[in-house]
Amino acid sequence: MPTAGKRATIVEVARLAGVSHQTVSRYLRFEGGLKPDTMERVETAIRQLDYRPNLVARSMRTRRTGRLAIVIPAMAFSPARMLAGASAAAAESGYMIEVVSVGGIQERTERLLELADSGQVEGILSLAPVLPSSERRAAEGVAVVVSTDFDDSMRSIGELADGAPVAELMTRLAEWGHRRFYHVAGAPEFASARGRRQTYADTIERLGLDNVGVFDGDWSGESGVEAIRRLSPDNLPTAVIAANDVVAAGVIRGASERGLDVPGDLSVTGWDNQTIGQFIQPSLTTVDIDLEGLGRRGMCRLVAAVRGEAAPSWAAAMTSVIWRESTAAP
Amino acid sequence: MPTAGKRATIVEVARLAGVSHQTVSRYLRFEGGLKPDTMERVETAIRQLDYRPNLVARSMRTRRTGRLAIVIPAMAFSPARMLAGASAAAAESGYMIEVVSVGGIQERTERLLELADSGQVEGILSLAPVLPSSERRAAEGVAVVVSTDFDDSMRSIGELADGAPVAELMTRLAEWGHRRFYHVAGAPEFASARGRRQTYADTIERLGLDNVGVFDGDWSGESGVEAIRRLSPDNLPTAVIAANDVVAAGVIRGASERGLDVPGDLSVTGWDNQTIGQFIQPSLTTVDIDLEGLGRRGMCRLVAAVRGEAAPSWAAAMTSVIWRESTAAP
DNA sequence: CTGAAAGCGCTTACAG
DNA sequence: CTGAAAGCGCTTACAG
Repeated sequence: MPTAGKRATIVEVARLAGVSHQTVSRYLRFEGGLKPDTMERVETAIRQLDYRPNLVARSMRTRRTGRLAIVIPAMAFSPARMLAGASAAAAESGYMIEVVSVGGIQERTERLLELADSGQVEGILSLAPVLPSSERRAAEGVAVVVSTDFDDSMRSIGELADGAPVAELMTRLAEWGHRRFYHVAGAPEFASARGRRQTYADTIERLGLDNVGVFDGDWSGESGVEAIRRLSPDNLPTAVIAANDVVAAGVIRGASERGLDVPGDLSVTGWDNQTIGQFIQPSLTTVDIDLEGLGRRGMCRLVAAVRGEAAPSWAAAMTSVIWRESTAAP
Repeated sequence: MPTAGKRATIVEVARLAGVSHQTVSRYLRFEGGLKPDTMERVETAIRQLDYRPNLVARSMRTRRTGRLAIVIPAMAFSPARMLAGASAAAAESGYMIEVVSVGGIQERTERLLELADSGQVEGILSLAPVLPSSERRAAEGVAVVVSTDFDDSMRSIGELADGAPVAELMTRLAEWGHRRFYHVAGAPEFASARGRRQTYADTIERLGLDNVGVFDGDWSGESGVEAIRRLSPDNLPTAVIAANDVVAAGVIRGASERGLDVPGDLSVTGWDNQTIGQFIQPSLTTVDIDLEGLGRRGMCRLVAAVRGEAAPSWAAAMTSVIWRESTAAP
């Protein structure tokens, strides 16, 4: 009953119009070259029966589905903005997208192969890594593009894990006269956390700055608060590089517990550019990530692959620093 | 080439195993009752050819696809959390979901009907309204559930637009001794903004409080700042009900511009329970919305409809007030 | 326990 | 300009 459906088929349309189902098919595919009279009879029949083609049957014959899949891991990291970008790019190229969320690289790889062979999609964009065994398949039928921006748990890797903006933040702060830095790191399982931490260390070295320490945080606001509590009173930094905006908010809270003013006594930087960060006090200096652009970029690569075109390339950076009130000269 | 694919079919598996394709089909559907020897031959052949069933062909025959669609409007409101809930509920019931994002009620309705008739899905959950004309179809083949929680642009309506938590906030504040209230409303196109505004007015009336005014905001942090700037110095409120967390952050910023302490001089409440709100200073009293639960609820209704079961019902409220530092006795 | 036949709703050559 | 035939890869009765 739920799957019954007495939809009219091409044959019934043909019968009503007094033509062969052939002709109806031709009409549907807009092949042209139909006698105006035939055309009209078919049109009328279609309207009368409220006919709509069965896309499954069509797909079976044409081996084309007009759909692309995006495989993402179980939503650790909210992929909404990336999906928005990918979805827009797909639509512009005439494709619908389908989102499949699977946790675990093993399961994800299996699901991807299954999907690839199912004949249900023409291409697959995976925002998380899959096992190398799946690559072997890529050439066979459907195009598969695997993003190098996220690891198995949707943690940033590759360009996104690049800590470069940390160097940009620290360089500017050093130019303003900051010498004593402190870093509240994100959870170490994350390549992005490691990247920022590494860049922090490198930049300390390169610019000859003082490293007050690195706090082993976990992306939480609590870790930001705690990081400041742990600081010895006779060894305070003047600038804190926090792993993200929430941590930065925690750092500012911790600073105020200790009577430290931000940015008077302490400059604090975040990461993610959350909307609210612009209004909290002090407003947060942060790093913006172009997630929509990321989704769009992956999708454009996929569409190119499906069509057998050359992979497009991008010049634009995906991150940019936004300076606000939480940073100032010491 | 991209859509070629030389995947083995059931027939080739049968040939290699020395059985009829029938038997292979039976094996695949786990019908049982196969001779161990036959079973093993089929198994080997499948492994050898790396056979995987063509789901399009299967769907065509069975008229079942094992997929459910979620139709959402172009992403005004990030539906990630709802999708996570819906996706989890679907997976628990053995369905895959597919997300289709379409803006505009007219286009969305058309796409929904198309999808319904395409034979590509067994059910459709629309998180945004569709034209009544589509209801006529619901009974025919695929189940269609239309959420009553959002309007055409993914704005909250129904239970979600209910301003009840505003009454809860105001009642408690009044118990604490607050008398002079101010409301920074969200954009009036939103039923939720209107609901909160209405409840604000009703509660002022019911509890006999003083209404300092209602500022026509637009959900932005800027509108929160501006709302406080506009206040006459000899008519200041002691409590501000802001339309959401970002607005509340703006209100607090505006208050501090005028030398008002929160919560010392002014209590401020938000809405949405953004993570960062717990760490900013003062931490934000807010209203939490169970978006995952909302997605789950819709999906459970859909699955029940697909299976011809009775629609489940829920008792739990979707919103709850969280008290934090931004509110205190006057 | 297994096979031969028919058909799901379309499109793709091939005739005429 | 239009139709008769075949087939996409599977499953569903029906035999045996």
